[in-house]
Parts: sequence; structure tokens; C-alpha cells
Amino acid sequence: MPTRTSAAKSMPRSAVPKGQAALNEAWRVMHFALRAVIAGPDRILATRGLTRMHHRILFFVAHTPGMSVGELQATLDVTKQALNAPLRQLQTQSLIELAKADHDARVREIRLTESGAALEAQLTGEQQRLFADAFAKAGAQAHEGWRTVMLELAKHAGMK
Amino acid sequence: MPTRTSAAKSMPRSAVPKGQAALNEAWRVMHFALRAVIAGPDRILATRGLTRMHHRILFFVAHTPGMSVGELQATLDVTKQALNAPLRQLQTQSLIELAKADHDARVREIRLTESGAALEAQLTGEQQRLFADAFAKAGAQAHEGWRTVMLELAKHAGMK
DNA sequence: AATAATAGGTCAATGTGCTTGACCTATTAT
DNA sequence: ATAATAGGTCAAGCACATTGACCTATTATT
Repeated sequence: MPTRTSAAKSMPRSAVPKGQAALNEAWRVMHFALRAVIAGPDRILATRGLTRMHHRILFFVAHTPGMSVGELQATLDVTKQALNAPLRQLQTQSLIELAKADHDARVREIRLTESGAALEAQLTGEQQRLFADAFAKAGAQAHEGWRTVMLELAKHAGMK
Repeated sequence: MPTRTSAAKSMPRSAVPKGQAALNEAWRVMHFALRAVIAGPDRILATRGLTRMHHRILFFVAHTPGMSVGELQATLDVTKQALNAPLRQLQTQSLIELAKADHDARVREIRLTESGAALEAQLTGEQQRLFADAFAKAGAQAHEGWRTVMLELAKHAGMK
């Protein structure tokens, strides 16, 4: 049964909570940080009648252009029925395009259109700007600490 | 900025991404970290047929014993109808108790039962253990960096 | 060529969890 | 007496995901 955080000996004198208080704070802070990162994109999405599912599609297709519908489905871990509607809506709005693969005419390769790429960049950019600002203001050292802690946490979730 | 930068602990670390790559990684890592923190409680909740909503109720009632139904509703930002079902289920499982307030017999004050408090502690403890481990393994300095960055992010979400 | 398997699309029924809206009881305030 | 408040409940509806069945094209198998 590990173990609360060790009592700090040479302490930082900013109001860094200790022990139990630090752990209580951590979860709260993470919530608000998460909300901050999500808020911007959600607002933009909403004006187009899109949801977080559409965002996820755009995100993965942006990072793996030409991925098939089946691959996307497996990646997002949803049924094809659940994927179908948002996929069609993105097509209707000309944000993505489906084209038959030439190596196998059954599979549809998904790619972002120009405006789809623009939207994705806008959404991603909104988030990255927040991170960039936070990292810049906090300093390189803090950035590294942030990453170290996050990777420790992520370990438990089989990050791949 | 509270830059606690004694360079002592900081060493040539494993591939710390730079620039754009760092920002791409940040969001991914945060996702996995979040999943890790949520996974444990969700598993425990599921065995009792409870959901995240029940968890939220337990959490807030634990931190503000005797809060009214209306206060809880406002805190969680849901309708009373949405609150009603999980509230009754928690009562049925003897995890919470509702009692008339003596200053005003219309309001019901919500409190955790002993087993409710135990469950809440178990859920919270599961999460805190993860944070504690991560902070311990990453070191005090990383902890502070983590917190600095998170607070920077959270600023944008009006953390209160 | 015939058949089976695969990638994808679609229709339908269902479920969950939330919403709005109306209406109800107790209790307190005017 | 009457109105306002805290809470509970019934009903309808919406959003979104699910499972299941069935359909077309296309490729692989024999």
C-alpha cells in the first residue's frame, strides 16, 4: 500500500499543497485543465452542428490519411452503424472524401478535403495554442515535469 | 512564475519531443492519463451497477456533508429528474441518507452512510494512489512542474 | 464458373440517459 | 388564506449508441 507523497524537506514556497491536500487538488485541477482544452473545439464544432465524434474522425483521418472505414471503426471502437451517420455528414459538408482504394475496390479510403484539413487544423490548433501557452509560461523545466508525471499516469492505461 | 529550477535532478531524458511534436504528444498523453485515472473507479462502480453520476454524487456529498438536493442539483448542473433516479438507487443501496433539515423541513440534507463513505474513500483512494505513485516516481520537482502547467491550463476554464 | 468471404451500407428495434413540461405534496413565508 | 419554495413523480421526446438482419459490390477460393 504505497504511500502518500513523501513529506517534502526542502520545500518550494509557492502554495504547493502537501500530502493528502496535493492529491485532492490534483484531480480537480486535471478536470479544469481538461475542460479548458476541450472547450474551444467544442464551441467551434457546435456552430457547424458537429460533435466530438466528428472531431475524432477528423483527427484520426488527419493523422492517417487514406485509412479505411473499417480501420477507423476499429480505432474509434464503435459500430459501423454509429460511424455511418457522422461520416455521411462530414461528406455532405465536404470535409472528408471517400474513394475506392485501387488495390481493393471494396475498401473506401478516407481523406480530408481542403476545408476539412483547415477545420481540423483549426480545432487542433486551438488546443495546441493552449498547451503552448501553458508550457511557455510555466517554463521548460515545468514542461518536462508535467510530461514525466503524465507519462507515469499513462503507463497504467497501456498508452500505445 | 514559480520557477524552481535547480538543475540537479534534470538529466538528458528520454526523447523529449520538441516544438510541434511536443504539442501533438501532449494531448495524447493527457488522454491516456485521464483514462488511467478513471478506469479504476469505473470498474468498481460497475460491479455495483453504479455509474459516473453516482460517483459524482458521492464525491460532492463527501466533501459537503448535509448539502441539500437543490444544492447538489445546481452543483452537478443537471435537472432534478436526472438526479432523482441515481439518488434513489444510492439510498436503496444504503450509501446515502436523506433527512429533513431542522431549520426547514422542506429541504432534505444528504449525507453518506458509513458504507457510502467507505465506497467513496475507496474510489477516491484508487485515484489518489495513482497520483501519489506518479508524483513519487517522478519526483517533487516534476510534481511542481506538473502542477504549474496544469494550473496554467485550468486558468482558461475559470477554475474555482 | 460457382461459391464463399470481405468491406461497406442501410433499415429496424432497443436501450440509456438526459431533457422539457406538467402536476403533485409538504412546508414555510406573506 | 394565499403564495412561494423544496422536493418528487409521470410523461413525452431527443440524442446517441447498441444489436441484429439484410443488402450490394468486390475479391478470394475451389
